[in-house]
Amino acid sequence: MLKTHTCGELRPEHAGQSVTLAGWVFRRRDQGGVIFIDLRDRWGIVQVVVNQENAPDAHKAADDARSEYVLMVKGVVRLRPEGTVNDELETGAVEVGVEHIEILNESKVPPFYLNQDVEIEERVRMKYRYLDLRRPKMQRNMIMRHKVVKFIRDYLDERGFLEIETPILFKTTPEGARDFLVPSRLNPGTFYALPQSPQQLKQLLMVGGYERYFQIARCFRDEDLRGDRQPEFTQLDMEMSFVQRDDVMALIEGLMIAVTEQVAGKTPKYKPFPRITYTEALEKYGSDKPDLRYDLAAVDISDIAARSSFIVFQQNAEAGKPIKVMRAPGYAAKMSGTEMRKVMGELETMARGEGAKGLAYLAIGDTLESEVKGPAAKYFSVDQKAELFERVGAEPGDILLFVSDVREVVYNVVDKLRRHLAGVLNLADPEEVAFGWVIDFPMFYWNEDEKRWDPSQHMFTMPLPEDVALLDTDPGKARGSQYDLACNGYEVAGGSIRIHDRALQEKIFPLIGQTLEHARDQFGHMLEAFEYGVPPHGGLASGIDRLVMVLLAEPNIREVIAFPKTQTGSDIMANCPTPAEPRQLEEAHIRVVPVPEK
RNA sequence: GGAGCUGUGGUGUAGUGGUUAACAUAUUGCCCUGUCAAGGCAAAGAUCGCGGGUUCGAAACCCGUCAGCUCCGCCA
Repeated sequence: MLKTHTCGELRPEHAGQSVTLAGWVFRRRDQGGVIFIDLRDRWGIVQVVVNQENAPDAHKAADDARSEYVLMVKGVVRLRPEGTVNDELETGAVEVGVEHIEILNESKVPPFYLNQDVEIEERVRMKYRYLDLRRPKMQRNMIMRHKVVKFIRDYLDERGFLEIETPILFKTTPEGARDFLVPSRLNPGTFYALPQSPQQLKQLLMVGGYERYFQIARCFRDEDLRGDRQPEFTQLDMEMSFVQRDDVMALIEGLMIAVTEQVAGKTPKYKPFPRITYTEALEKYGSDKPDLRYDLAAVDISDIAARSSFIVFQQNAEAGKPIKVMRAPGYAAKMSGTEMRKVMGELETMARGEGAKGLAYLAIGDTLESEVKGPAAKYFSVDQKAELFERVGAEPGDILLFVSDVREVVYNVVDKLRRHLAGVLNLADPEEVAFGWVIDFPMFYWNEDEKRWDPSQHMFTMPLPEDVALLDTDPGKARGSQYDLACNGYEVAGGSIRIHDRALQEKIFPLIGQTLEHARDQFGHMLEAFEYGVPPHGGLASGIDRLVMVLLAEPNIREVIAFPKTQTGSDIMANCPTPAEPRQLEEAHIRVVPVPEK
């Protein structure tokens, strides 16, 4: 080893020891006769001091050194002189008095600051990702990610789970996301698909008798990217036999609490995790993955609004369109009348963007009885206002926002306004972590384009026992055994109890527009396997990238992935994807069709 | 497929029709033996993403295009 100690570990108890360090020049302070270098490695930063009189050769090397030079430093650890202790550094009580410096490698001037917390344009960071990764924040993120994964492995191992690898080259699935395809050279004209998740394989492992399986699995989906979505990502994939819904939920809840507390050093806002139904989530928060760090729930006031003198509300109530109120606590008190009109105009634009026709509001003054302003105020009688305020828990200084339309639009507007208001009212503490289960999802949602039901999770999800009969009579009402885990407005996990009965499975296919023959074609191996003694089983998958992102309060999934893709799915460091060589195409039996001109 | 935002020395920003394109920082040189975002002095560094147009004149206005980001569609 070229180092005896790490830069980050030196403490007063090391004083007097001769050490050899190796790392990068983080900062250099040249005082003439004495040069200070903050030397950085993965474990931290320590100050090394070079004195011209004591170590002339080392001083010459320190004089030549520049930012990001790689140095090997020999010297003696000593307590810093009184008054020069640096409380900002973990190693700030000590320094290394240098006897020898060897420049292991020089560095060009880095294209951006590694030693300052300045926002750098994303494409520059990505082009020089290997430098970006040197920044302390990125190293912290990668270390946290490692610890989370390690903790999960140990936790599940201790509970009897086996980590089993499943193929990356597998079969295309017509369901769900678009597949990445891989041509088979040995079988001209045929293709593997990269797994969207090991869903089928883990179920087959249950058939295989493993009972408790997990995998830190890479998954691939050829869909457009988002701030929380990359085309390749990592899942904790797990499956258990002989379990019911609560067993899986309890295991994962225990795991998530332990990870949050023992790895991330935070405490979940709610223990145990609250459970809300899918319907309740949408009615209150407009989302099936609500941010539970703050309340801001929408309240249905259709009955009151129907009695108001506002024609639109009367008509909507008549047509069965809900009228909901969102209470922005204290928002009116923060603004002048002019500001309010401007801000409400912006909110209305936001609501229109989600399909609403408008956004009525009402601002409450210093008391609930006085100074009620805003366009919606005049439509409600004094008694109706009192009833309204009581219903939504209004307080002086609040603004009440009225949303009314078909349910889907109301949900979208509520979700959008919630997230926005939480931001402007500072309701979402970035350091807080609020998990919550969402359960009782519908089995299917209606696909109007294809005129069929689509599975809301996947086709192997078991209906709730009491809803099995609904498959024949009213499939849209049937609820599945699905459970999703939401955290801070992100979906961080989802799973279900699976169908283990072939007859029930075969009932699902026609509902989702698949003929039995087609199903046999695509899932014959599954159906066949299901004839050989399948244990009741269920499991869950959790997006590791997203989970780590939330635990670190990072706003973007790229911050927790070493080499992520840009929004157009490219890697601007390595410059890919690129066209294939003609020879490669020939071997793969692929012909490229030029993109047609517009 | 669509909408929006952004693109100015290495980096971060200012500059809304006429400027020597400004500032900070980084960089280079010199000075400096207790600094820690060290300091002082000096220097170098930008055809304002690219192409076209409007104009006497464009970093700025218009059109197109490319890239990055955010969002909708898409995706659990």
